[in-house]
Parts: sequence; C-alpha cells; structure tokens
Amino acid sequence: MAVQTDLKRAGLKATLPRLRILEIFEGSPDRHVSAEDLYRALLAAGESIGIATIYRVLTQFEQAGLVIRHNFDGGSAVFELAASEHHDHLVCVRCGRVTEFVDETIEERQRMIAAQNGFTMTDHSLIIYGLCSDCRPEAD
Amino acid sequence: MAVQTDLKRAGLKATLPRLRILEIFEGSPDRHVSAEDLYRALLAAGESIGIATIYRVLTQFEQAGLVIRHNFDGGSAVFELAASEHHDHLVCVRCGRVTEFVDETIEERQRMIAAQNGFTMTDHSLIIYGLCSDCRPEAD
DNA sequence: GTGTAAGCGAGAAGGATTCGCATTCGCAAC
DNA sequence: GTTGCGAATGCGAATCCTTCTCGCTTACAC
Repeated sequence: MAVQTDLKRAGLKATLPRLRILEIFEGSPDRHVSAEDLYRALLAAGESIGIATIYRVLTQFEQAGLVIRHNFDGGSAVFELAASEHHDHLVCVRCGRVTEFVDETIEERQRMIAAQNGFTMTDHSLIIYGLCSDCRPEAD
Repeated sequence: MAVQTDLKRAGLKATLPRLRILEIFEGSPDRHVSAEDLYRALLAAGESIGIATIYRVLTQFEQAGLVIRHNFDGGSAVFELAASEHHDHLVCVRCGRVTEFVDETIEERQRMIAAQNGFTMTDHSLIIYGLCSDCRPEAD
C-alpha cells in the first residue's frame, strides 16, 4: 500500500482511521468530500469511528499538506486530496456539483494584485457559483 | 436621514434596530463588520438589542441588496454595505485587515470559464490570503 | 388614536467543529 | 513475539455561529 508510505512520509503514524480515511479519498468518485461524508462512508463500511477523529485526522492531513480544505458557501467544509496541482472551483448552487479549473492568466493577475497592495500572498480562494448545465432552468 | 429612505426603498419598515444597524455600517471605519461587531457596538451605544435581531436584519438587508455577505476563512461571516461597485478582497491572515480590489481581466476570464464549463454564473468569490505590509516578518 | 401584521428580544435549538479524558493502539526496543 | 510508552482514538460534553420559536411591542395605514 502506498497509503501507509504517504502517512509515514508526512510524519504520521499509520493508524487505522487514517488509513481508512485516505482509502476513502482515493476511492471516492467525487474528489470533494465533507467530514460527514467520510463519517457515513466509514460507518457504512462497518468501521467504528468517531466524528471527532475524522476532524482531527483531516486537520492533521491538512497541516501535513495531504489534503486541502475548502469553505464553499452553505455550511460545512469539504476536503480533497492535495495530489493534483493547484486549481480553482466552479460550484453549482443547486446540485452542489463541483468542477475544477485552472487559469494561468488569473493566477498571474492575482500575484500582481497582491504585490501591488504590499501583500505576500500565502493562499487564495476563487469560487465561481452558478447553475451547471444540468440545473439550468431551460436548455439553450 | 437618507437611511430611512434606503429602508423604505428596499421594502423594509424603518424600525429602530434596522436604522441603528445601517448607521453603524455608515459610521464604521472598517467597511467589513461581523454580526458580533454590530452587537457589541450597539450594546456599547446603550441600545437594547438581541443578537437574533442582528442576524435577521442582516439577512433581510442581504436579500434586499443593501449589504453583501462574505465568508472569509476563520469562522464568522462579515458584511459590508453594497453601496460600492463589485470588488474582490485581499485578507491579511495575521491581522485580519481587508483590502478591496477590482480587476476587470479576472472578471472577464471568470465569465469565460463559467461559459466554457456550461455554467450560468450567479456569483463568485475571490479572496487572496496573505500577509499585509504591516505583518510581513521582514521587509524585502 | 387604533388595529393589525410585521418586527422584536430572549432563550432554546441546531449544525458544524473541537475539547477532555479514560481507553486503546502503533511501533520500537527487548 | 512481548512489552511499554506516548500518541491516537472514541465518546460525550462543550463551543461557536446562526436560526427558530413565541409572547410582547411597534410602525404605519386608516
């Protein structure tokens, strides 16, 4: 399992909850999952896990750079594996579908804007909210 | 006071809490205030108001287009008067300072990206996190 | 002025997340 | 393969932010 190796490399003990959570991330059709999603998935798989452990593990994973936390509108945070390169998000306000995109022009302008305002950029969050093609009232 | 007129125009009764909250927005040195900020300011001003009323009023103001709600990282929502034109935000992760900016190139690319992905854009949120000039460890 | 629906205040409720602590587990040294 | 110890877990309680409920009050049309 490369999963164990990932944990060790991140300086984390390979405990059962951590392994299971990583496995769910890797097996999930939707890259973006909430703590609640993980909890339900683990319970459904017959694991005995506490929701507190999930939050703890996710926070550790985030600090270790294994996952990224997003705060989309509407309550709970969602997490995704940090494996892929940086990208931003399109979120459907109706069905919650999340689409990823990268735009180098925008990235570049952001760096420029931060510099112009005397900011040292540490992170950024660009979320476009809208209706996806499936949820649009009428087809065009 | 134009404040009363603003409320009427928005289809809202000119009640005391609503007037007070609008006044605080207009008198605040920082355009971006939280429900808690408003609550404390009103209590300090000797008003008797419930936190629930503040949230209710803010939600109504948001729906009426008088204020805009932002969910910056780190807990509670902040609100600002919608008076000015659209803009995005730079947030200092250390002192919380908020700077506004507008970049038409980014706006344009966002519209393009939404369209390319079949999304009808309803809203968007771009937040650049970083260290402001006052909080940067050492000047470079 | 008065009636009435809208609005208010206080506290309870709710959802997401974190804390506290006794128990259990991973793992390195025997 | 055991053992020991600190780190990690699970559980329930606690916390934070926000919304709901409900009896009382107020704005405003008449």
